[in-house]
Amino acid sequence: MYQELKNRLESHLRDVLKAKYDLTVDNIPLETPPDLKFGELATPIAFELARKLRKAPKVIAQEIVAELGTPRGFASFEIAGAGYINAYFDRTVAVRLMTSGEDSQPVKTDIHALVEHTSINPNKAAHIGHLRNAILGDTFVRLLKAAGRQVAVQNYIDNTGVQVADVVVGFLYLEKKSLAEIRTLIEELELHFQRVDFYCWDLYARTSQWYTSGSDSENEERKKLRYQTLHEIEHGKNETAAVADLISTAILRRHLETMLRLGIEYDFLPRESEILHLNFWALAFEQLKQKGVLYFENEGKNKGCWVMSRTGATPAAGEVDEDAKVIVRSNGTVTYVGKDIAYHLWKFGLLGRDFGYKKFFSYPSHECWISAEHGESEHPHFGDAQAIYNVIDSRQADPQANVIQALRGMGYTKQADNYTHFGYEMVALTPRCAAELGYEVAEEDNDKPFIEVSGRKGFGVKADDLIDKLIAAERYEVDMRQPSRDEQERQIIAEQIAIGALRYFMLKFTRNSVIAFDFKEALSFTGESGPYIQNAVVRARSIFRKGSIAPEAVLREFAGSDPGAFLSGEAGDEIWALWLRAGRTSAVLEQCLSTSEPAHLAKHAFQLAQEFHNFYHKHHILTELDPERRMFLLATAAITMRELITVLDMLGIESPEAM
RNA sequence: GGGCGAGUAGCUCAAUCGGAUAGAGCACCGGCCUUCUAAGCCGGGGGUUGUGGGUUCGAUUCCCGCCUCGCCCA
Repeated sequence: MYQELKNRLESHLRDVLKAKYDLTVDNIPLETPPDLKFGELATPIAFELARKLRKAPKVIAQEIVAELGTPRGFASFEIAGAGYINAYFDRTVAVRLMTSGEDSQPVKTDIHALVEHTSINPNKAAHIGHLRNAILGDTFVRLLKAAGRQVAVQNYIDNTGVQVADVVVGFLYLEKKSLAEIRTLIEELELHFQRVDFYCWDLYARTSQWYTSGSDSENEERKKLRYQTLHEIEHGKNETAAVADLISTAILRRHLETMLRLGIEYDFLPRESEILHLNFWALAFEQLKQKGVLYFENEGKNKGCWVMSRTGATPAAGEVDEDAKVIVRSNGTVTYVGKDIAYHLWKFGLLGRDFGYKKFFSYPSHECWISAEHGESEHPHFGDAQAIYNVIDSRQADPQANVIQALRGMGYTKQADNYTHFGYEMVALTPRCAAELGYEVAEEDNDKPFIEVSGRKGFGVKADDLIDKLIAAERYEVDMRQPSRDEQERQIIAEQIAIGALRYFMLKFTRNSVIAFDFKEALSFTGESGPYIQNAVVRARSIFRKGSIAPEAVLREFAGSDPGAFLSGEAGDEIWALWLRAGRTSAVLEQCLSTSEPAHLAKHAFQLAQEFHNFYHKHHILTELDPERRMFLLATAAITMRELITVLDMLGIESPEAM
């Protein structure tokens, strides 16, 4: 509703400015006034035009208002302060827009977006940092879908990297296990409901330590073993690679299970092994050379390397760009950025080669596919995206920028423009939290606000541990509050609320804020939290349940009445503010998409819940004697509930029946 | 050394493209359950937006210097 009236006013203002002053203003500022007494929308446009028209802002505002008339949906316009133009909605029309539902349908577009998120190295358990990534990514997918986009969800798997190599070294040389023994171990762990990724969490930390814990000569040997292992894995078709594949695949499955607990699903899992073995790089290399993005450096410190200028300009002959980015090292190996360029050419359908595809994991509603050298003959096709979003932490900003620059350099301007590095800051632990977990906190770290999580050191909160803990804590609450419900029901409710708490916790911070993780805050079910919002829905549900009336029926009946009288005056203003908030959802969604920031919607959900709690407390609906007023209050609850459920759904949070 | 990000209430965070009186939660203090779920509501104290300048009708927001912290690169 809000977005629609805003659009309407914007185009109307544009027409008026054109007719009155012959001015074409492409960006007309429209904002929400700080108080309802200033209306529902306001524009400071008169201030901006003052200099250009050489008139006082107030005079301009008066002239504009005189021309505005009353377009549909608006009651009046007023001038306030030194020249603000305040717009007042026709509240009855606005309410009609909402109850008829005509403004809540997204327009289906053909834009094919690709979101890549999670991308955990398959060598250890997922931790809270990975949770932030996956929750941000999954939520953004839901937002895109809510806005009518076609979205494919990818989870890139680096199954041939040094991190996987380290666990393989651990199995082969620390634990001295054979391929068959490792296979047996994994089967046994599964049989006893033990988590293989947890097992590897410890082994990985142990191995990392092992590299530096021997004598100098021992350490050198161990490092050699490490790189030998890495090369064997990269090369493939040998026992070491088979071990790596076995372990990484088992851990990958665990990651998918963990994420599924949070309602997070994927469509495709492209793996580094296929990017290597299908030789994506060779095709990319040819293109890069041909288009002059890469050049061979004959001088300076990068002598013998294929490099790419960071500025996008190739240096003049004889000049050496020392700051250039190395893409192919002088020994012929390709850097990470190089491989990433190839992969991104594929994403946009510009590589000229495709993965093979195999089924890997089944969800109730669809299959998740994985890359393969020789896939199944029948398969869906991924890639060919028009817009991509890479959910990757901010530390990777540089390499991401390099890939974008390479695309731009190759002339793929449109693709570069639609390449979004969806960056976010890390999740760290407060020193107190680290101490609670039993880690020794170094003296110098104790005064810091947070300490970075490190998989290498085995320092962090594992995702499944946190989820287990949240569910257990919530289960205790539900057992207390809902003793009459059966065991299974209580468990479902506890899970819905625990997941709601976790997802909201990860979404309420803006992306560039470091989350200093604390159990006390994450386990909080009050205040600005998921459960607070869920509770608003539950309270609304109970009204309809006790009143034995369906919200849809209320809205149907309400459509025939005139709510005008209930929306005016001081008391009316308060309830109108709730309607107005409920009507803002699509506007907030739009804002989230244009800024790639889901936190706005999380905030919106909280504010809407807050106003509803207030409303709920103030108006006792079922005992209202005036039937028309009762109907109006019920409709208010119905609309708020509908919007809350919709918004929570976009955030991936379920709305329980009771709690 | 270069680049990016951040610094807002005791703590954790918001603040739309530069807009009207800088807002929430937590913590603390005091009230409200016989009435639709108290995981809630109401009230209270809390601020020189790191710092010094600049730009202008207007700056938490933009520009420059400085301080502090984090990350990335060499």
